Amino acid sequence: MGRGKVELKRIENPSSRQATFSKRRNGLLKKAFELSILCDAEVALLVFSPSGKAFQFSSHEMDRTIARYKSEVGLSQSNSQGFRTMEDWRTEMEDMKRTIETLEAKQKHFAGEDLTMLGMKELKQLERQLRTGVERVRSKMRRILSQHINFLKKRVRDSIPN
Amino acid sequence: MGRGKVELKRIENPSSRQATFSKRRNGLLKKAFELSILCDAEVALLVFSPSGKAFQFSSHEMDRTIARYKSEVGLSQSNSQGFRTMEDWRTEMEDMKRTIETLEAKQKHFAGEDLTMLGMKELKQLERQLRTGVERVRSKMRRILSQHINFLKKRVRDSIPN
DNA sequence: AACTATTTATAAGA
DNA sequence: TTCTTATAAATAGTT
Repeated sequence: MGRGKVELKRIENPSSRQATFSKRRNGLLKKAFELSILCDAEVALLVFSPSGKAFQFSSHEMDRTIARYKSEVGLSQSNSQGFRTMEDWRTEMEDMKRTIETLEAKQKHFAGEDLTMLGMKELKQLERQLRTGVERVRSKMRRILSQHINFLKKRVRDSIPN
Repeated sequence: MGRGKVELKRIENPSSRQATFSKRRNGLLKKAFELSILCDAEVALLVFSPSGKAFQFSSHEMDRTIARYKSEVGLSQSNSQGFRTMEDWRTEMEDMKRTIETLEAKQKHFAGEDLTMLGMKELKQLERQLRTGVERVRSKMRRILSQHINFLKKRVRDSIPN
């Protein structure tokens, strides 16, 4: 519904993700409201933006609808396992942060950015890796192209009666 | 969105109310799903038809989202300052995991691995990026080399008395 | 359940 | 965020 078709996957660009979130969130809330009115249905909708902001709609008392859902599902659900200390979380988070930093640095190196800290040895290694990458990508492209060509040849052959 | 415009009020005819409910319920569930994917949002939707039948969608565990809502509502004052809930930690961790996955995938692509899922368009873009990277790395190497050479030249000049 | 004429939602751009 | 506009989607009325 817009200038272009959009594929169903996380929008990577943060600002267009935010813009889309804002528009679609409004659309969804509106439609939830309309459904409840038009069809006399009980509707509850909770939305949390990636940044943690909360939005909601409920045709009746939210708690009532939630309670209705819970009774519907059954009153199961116990939170047994998995005790982790805050310290465990902190440690894991920091590990991940370091991982991300390392990966981002490598990424930049592959893009030829931030090369200041690299010596000749590392640069040579990097160049080799990049050349290998280029070769593999080209090889993949050639394979795809030849598949297309073979497909076309077959069509041509098939279209010519013996 | 149809042959005619409808005014926003309860549809009196029971069979068209049921038909509309069925169509719009599906549309609403679909849009809730799309919002959660496209914008990486946490969404929970509960719908009860007038006849009492239940429908639901939740991007995460329904109970988790409901708990998040309740904590949001219940602790709105103490939380608005700077308190981080376990939920916030979990969310942040998940974001980081996704980031790492994305970065690792890119890394592989730069190395020419895991190209299976890429189309010709992406491959061409990747090749361009790699070529740019190679060029920049080479340029950096040339710069370092010429510095070395200049340094050596200077030593030679300085070692020759006037 | 299908079929379309229309209405809506919304992607992209400013 | 808001407005605009071209297009993609949803869906009302009908079969």
